[in-house]
Formats: sequence, structure tokens, C-alpha cells
Amino acid sequence: MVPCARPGDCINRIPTECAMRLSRYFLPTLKETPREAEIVSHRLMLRAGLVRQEAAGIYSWLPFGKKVLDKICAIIREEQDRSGAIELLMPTLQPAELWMESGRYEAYGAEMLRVTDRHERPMLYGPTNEEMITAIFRSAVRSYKNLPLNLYHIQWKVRDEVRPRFGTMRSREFLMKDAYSFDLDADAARAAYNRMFIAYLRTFDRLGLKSIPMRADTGPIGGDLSHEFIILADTGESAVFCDQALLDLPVPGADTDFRGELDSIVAPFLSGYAATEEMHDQAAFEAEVPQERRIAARGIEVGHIFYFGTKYSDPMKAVVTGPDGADVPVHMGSYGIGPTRLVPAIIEASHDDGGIIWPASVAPFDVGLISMRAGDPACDAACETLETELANTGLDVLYDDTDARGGAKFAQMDLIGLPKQVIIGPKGLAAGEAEIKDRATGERTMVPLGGVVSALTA
RNA sequence: CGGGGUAUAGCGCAGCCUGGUAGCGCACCUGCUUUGGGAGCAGGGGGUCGCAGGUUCAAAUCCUGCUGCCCCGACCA
Repeated sequence: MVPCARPGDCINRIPTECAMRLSRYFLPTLKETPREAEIVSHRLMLRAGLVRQEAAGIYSWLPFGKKVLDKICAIIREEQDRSGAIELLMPTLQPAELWMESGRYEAYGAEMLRVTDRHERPMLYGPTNEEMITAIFRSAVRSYKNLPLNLYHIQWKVRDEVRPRFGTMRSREFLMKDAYSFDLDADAARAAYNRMFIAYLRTFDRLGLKSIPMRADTGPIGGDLSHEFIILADTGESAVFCDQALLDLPVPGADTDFRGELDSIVAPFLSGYAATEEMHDQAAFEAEVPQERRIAARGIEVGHIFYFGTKYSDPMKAVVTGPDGADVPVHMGSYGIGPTRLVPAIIEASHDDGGIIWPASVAPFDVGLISMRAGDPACDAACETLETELANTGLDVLYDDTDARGGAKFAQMDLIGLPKQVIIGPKGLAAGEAEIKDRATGERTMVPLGGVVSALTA
């Protein structure tokens, strides 16, 4: 067994490379589909041992699911940080007082889970954090010189949904990355919006998803600064309409200068037609998009960004002193991504009859190593050598050292969807070879034992 | 919150109509034989039949009430 360091913080571990043996792991997979699961991602998440339902819309994340969640969060963090946002962590429990100040305590309704503490003080499980972040901001920032500022956290949220459904796609307790930007005026806020816009395009691209920004309802604020990021999937919750050209646009690179001019980078994504059913205008769609480029499909919302000006800074008095010496309420925006929703979204977008097909960037392990004959000295030795070699090259390896039969191992390995499988059996060993299978394509190739590592890292 | 389902072993199900003290497959444990796409044989363990009342000599089964969960709708990251 290859030891691995286990650094981590209070909510999400930093993913680390290491080897794990299936005989010692906790991976409760199911051959049959639990009755309650309807859509494919929910079925596969239960069957592949990612989650366990505790109550309607409440889930435990089992080790496999936790690993995927951590990898998703790590990518989100990297792209948030790259764009200049700064991470903090706010609590799940909030005093009702803050929400009374913004006026949303009454407005939020039954979706807000309210509790009372032992001192009879009204509290609530946070469905979002605009009020709290505004309170944090106003307590510390006085001058326009401290702007722009974008603070984010990744934290569990609670919305007591009337009808949770589709597994973790629509749960009552869910993980959310929410960022909040603070700027002196609307122009600066637009620049902040652009930074998040690009960070989101990059984040979803790295998660193996093709995301399409779509104009969303801006509510009473108006303007064009609200977008939902949608990925296409047959089981998507809403109908979406867009121009094929948007799907073909290149995603901004890692070398994007987030302190530079971004309007020109964002502009192409704003120009093409793209709308969810609530915003859809069939006449405009047909007028703007040539028939052969019209896409009418279903989509899953995986992110939402919007600018809301002084909606919270006004009532909550989050003001800074401007260059002219006058106090002005800051212009704010908020930017959400749901990691616990991204897991099923990725599965909806990437699976086959055999199970999940993880994009390499979020796979719980990079490689599944299958011993066809556990207990056979030659197989054991070859597997242990490979296990060490692969882990030493930085690959995360799940070694199936159990004495199950080949067929059962293949089926389980396909179900859990690791990108690559390395199969070691007496047959191949006699020729000094291992078999490598690509989960996505199903392609199998025989390679010399000594060439496995280079074949996988090429 | 309206409509429709459903609840029996860890999972998937039968039994209920026509009451007689619970069964099948998978999984699990033991042994033997097997071993490249969810093995075979033999033996074994595991269930207050969602909960509470009621009818009856007797209730998984019939009656009443409640609850959990799922699906459709409205709502939403």
C-alpha cells in the first residue's frame, strides 16, 4: 500500500494522490437500482456508492462521492482564486436579525428553515449569504480604495424545498460556492461580473462540461447582467434554446489577464441567442439564428451570476467614501455554483449503459487496477508493483485486490467509471503484458508490463 | 400544497383479492469446485410485514387514522 498525505481543511480536503485497495475501502455498490431513483444520475449515484439518502432531499456523501465533490470544489477554488476572488467561510446558522434588516426574513417564506436557540433567539439555516457578507463588508471596509473586492465561500446551504427530487440535483441541503462582489459603481461592477463570467466558463470547461451562458431574469434590477450557466442534458429541468455558434466558441485560457480589459472576451458569449424557456422569444430566435444552427434542447442550470446593484448595500448601509469624499452604497453582485448539483449534472452528461464515465478532472480515482486472480503470487506481485509505480507518478489508483470473479470486477469497474482500467491476469502475465482499457471508448490495448505507466501518462 | 403511487430481510420483489403465524432472487457467512464480462453445488444466518388503533378464536392479508418515501404539477441553485 502506498501511503498518502492527508492534508485538508474543515469542509473539503485537498485532493491527494494515493493508492487504495478495494478490500480495505468503503465502496458499497449496488447491482440493482433502488426503487426511489428515477433519473439516470440518481440511479448511478446510488448504485456506484456515491451517496446515501437520509431523508427526502438530505444525503450522506460516501467516500467515493466525497472524493468527486472535493475534486469539483478544488477546481472551483482554483478558478475563483485565479479571477481574484478571495475565500472565506461563513456559518450555516445565521441570526434572523440580519435578515430582518434586509427585509428578506418575512419575504423568504417557508423555504427558509427557521430555528430557535435556547435563549429563544430566532435563527435560521442560511439559504444564501448576501446579508451576512454585506454585514462583514460594512464592518471592515470604509474606502473606495479597498475596492474592488470579491469574497466567496463554499458552504452548505439549506432550502426547505416543497418537493426535493432527482437525488442531489434538487436537495434541501446542498453545497454552494457563492461569491459576492463589491464595487464603487455600476461600471466597476460590470468588470467584476465579467471576471466571474470568465471564471465560470473556465470552471465548467475543466469539469468536462460544455456550458452555455443564458440570459436570465434580472427581476426588479433590470439590465442585462444576469446569466444562468446551462449544460445540455436530455433530463434537464428546463427547455433551452440557443445558437450552435455559442457551443463552438473557445473557452478563455488560463493566461487570461483578469486585471485587464474583459468586455471583448465576454462579448461573443453575450451576442448569440441563448435563453431558457422563461426568457425565450421564438420569433427573435428564428430571426436571429439560421435554422441549421438552432438548438432546442433541455438543460441543467449549474451556475447563476447576477448583478443587483445596491439592493442590500442600501438598506444595510454598506457604504464607502468615494474619491469626492461622499459616502455611496457599494454595487454588488453574487455568483453561485452548486457542487452537489454538478455531480449529477456531470453524470447526466457522461454515462452509458454500463455506468458512469467520469471526466478525468473529477474522477474519484484516475486508474482502476484489476487483479484477475487475487491470491495468485504472480498476479499479486505484478499488481503491487504497478500500484506503487502508478501512485509514484501521481496517479490515484484503486486496486481491486478482492477475490471476486473477473466478470463481476469488470462490471463494477465500469459502473464506478474510472477513466482507465489496468487488467492483470495470468494470461497476459504469461506474455509479460497488461491490458489497458479506456472507459469512455471501451478500447482495450495490450502493453508490456513495463510500459503501463508511460501508456497511462502519455 | 393539489393529484397519483408505494411501504414485507441490506437491495429488488412475491404473498394481500379469497385471514391460519412469511417466501423468492441478489447480497452476506461456511465448505468444495471454479476463475477474462455480475460462477456452480451443498449448508447457514438475518424480518416487531412503516406506525397506532379496531374487527376476529386467529391479521402481512379486512376496517379506521397517521407517517415516511417516490412520481406529475405549482415553485426553485
